[in-house]
Amino acid sequence: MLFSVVADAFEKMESTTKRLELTDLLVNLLKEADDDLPLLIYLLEGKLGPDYLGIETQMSDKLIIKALSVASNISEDEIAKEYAKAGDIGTIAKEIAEKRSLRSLVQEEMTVKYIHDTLMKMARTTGSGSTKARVDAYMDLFLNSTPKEIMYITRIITGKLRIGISDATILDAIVKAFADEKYSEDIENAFNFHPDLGYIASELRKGNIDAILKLGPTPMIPFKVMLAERLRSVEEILEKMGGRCAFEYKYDGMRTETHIERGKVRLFSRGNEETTNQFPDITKAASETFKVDSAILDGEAVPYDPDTGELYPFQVISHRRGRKYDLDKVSSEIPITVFLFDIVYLNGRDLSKTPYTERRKILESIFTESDSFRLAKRIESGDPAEVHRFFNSAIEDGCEGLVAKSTSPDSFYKAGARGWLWIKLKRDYQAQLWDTLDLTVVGAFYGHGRRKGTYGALLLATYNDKNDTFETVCKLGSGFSDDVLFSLPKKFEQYVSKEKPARVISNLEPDVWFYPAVVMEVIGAEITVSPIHTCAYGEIEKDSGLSVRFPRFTGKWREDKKPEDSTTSREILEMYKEQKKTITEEKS
DNA sequence: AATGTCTGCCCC
DNA sequence: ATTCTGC
DNA sequence: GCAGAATGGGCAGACATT
Repeated sequence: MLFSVVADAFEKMESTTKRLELTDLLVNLLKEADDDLPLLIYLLEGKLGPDYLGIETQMSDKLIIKALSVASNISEDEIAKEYAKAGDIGTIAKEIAEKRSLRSLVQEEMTVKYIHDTLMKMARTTGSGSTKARVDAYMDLFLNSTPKEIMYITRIITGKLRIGISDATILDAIVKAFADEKYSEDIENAFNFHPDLGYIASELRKGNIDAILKLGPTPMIPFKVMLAERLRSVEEILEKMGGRCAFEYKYDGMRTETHIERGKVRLFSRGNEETTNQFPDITKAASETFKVDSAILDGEAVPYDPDTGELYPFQVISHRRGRKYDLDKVSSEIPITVFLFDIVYLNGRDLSKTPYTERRKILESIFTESDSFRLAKRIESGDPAEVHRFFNSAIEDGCEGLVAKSTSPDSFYKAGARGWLWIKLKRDYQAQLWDTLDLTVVGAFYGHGRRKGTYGALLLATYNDKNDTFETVCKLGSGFSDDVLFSLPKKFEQYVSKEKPARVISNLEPDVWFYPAVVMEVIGAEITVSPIHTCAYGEIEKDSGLSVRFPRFTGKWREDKKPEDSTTSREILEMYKEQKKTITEEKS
């Protein structure tokens, strides 16, 4: 299949936001594909194969800027500047391609397969010189493509196609193109337990609907985990759940799928990456703990202090995530408990359509708790006061909050779905129960994609009242309505500074500096130790400051406050100490 | 050998 | 992760 | 209410540069 056909379709899709139209265009495109249908689908998803294969181009904005610079003799700085203005690196590639004088002498036919092959080369090259090999591969595509083609190829590489489609729409189109729509729910279920759209599309096109319909939870094949919706209060949750439901601790760690089959164990992350090798301790414990032929378990891996048993904060498990070296050492220093809360498969039996309460009973019956595997703490209740007490104990035990789970007869395990069968509740969802911060804006970063032409994020600072300085504490890019977002450049125009204002202490270099003037209200989940922000620098750890986890704008400009009235660095430091104390005190 | 920069459908 | 918006 | 697309902090690994 020629990529020019694909690029034309993308162009049409980009010009509409109507979902039905988008799907129709996609259906037509899929029908035109030949044997490279699965490759086309991976490219549509912005990847090269199913996630669990872990094939990545290792090429993003910066390296593309470098490649475009090589291709055009324009300096990287200049391209970066253009990129900042345009908000899309694909557009820059297109503009440079339009001006180029040089093209390949012998033109390659730009098929979907050729592009996929070239991107695979990018993904596979490793070691010294691999960065250059990636640039060369990009050059190859650049010199053989039309401007329109290289724009979309570039966006595919960076994983931001920005034409309004993602897995859900692609799957919808696959069904419409190659299957009877009466199977659409079953096919969706199959996809969630076997997340490989390329495979599903090619089987369905072959008419092999049976192969797809029999896909369900399968040991050693990662699935898309079930997700939770959010509500702001216990009362709202109970109402949504029909007055009564189960509540489980929401542990703050890494979601972990444990697959067991005939003594063998494999672990997967929420993103379906294999993590078996990163947790050899857990892998070993699993084969000793579960005396089953086969099982698939869902839980949260949480680090704990080996001396006190106290749960560590999330940042600690990050030291184990992605680890390849020193695993023995780290395993003993940062031991892990997997708090299990679900089972979707046992000894050849699919449990995904078994109600939650029964699944939980089965889970409880198949193992004895140990340091490596425990059950998530849980109650069943319809009494708000009791739930509030349970919520507080979850916080005191170092958890994020609770997950409410429906106990109704249809409370199935809905893989990949963020349905209302599970609902999460965290402290910071209720602003009145949680401290907000008043922070001063000291800079801004240009926006990308739909935020082109305005700022994508602001740089915020606390006030250090001892030194009369402003210390950065986080960036902020969430919580803006479009109206606010697009009025930002005008609002801050009068405060723009050519250089970093003298009183601002920052390791980050925003696109635009502002004199401290505007104060805004921000909410976050907790204070974290930061390697980059300068708030309370060196107070907790050498060479570290403090920052905010999950920061977002509440919508309130504190026009009543001067920058010097902002939350102070000292206050942030106190908040950090306070949140630590809560956890340790309750334990002792 | 140490340091800096970039990347990740990363994890949250 | 959170949030906003078009459908 | 779904689906998509913006955006956050922070970690380890991998490679390039010094």
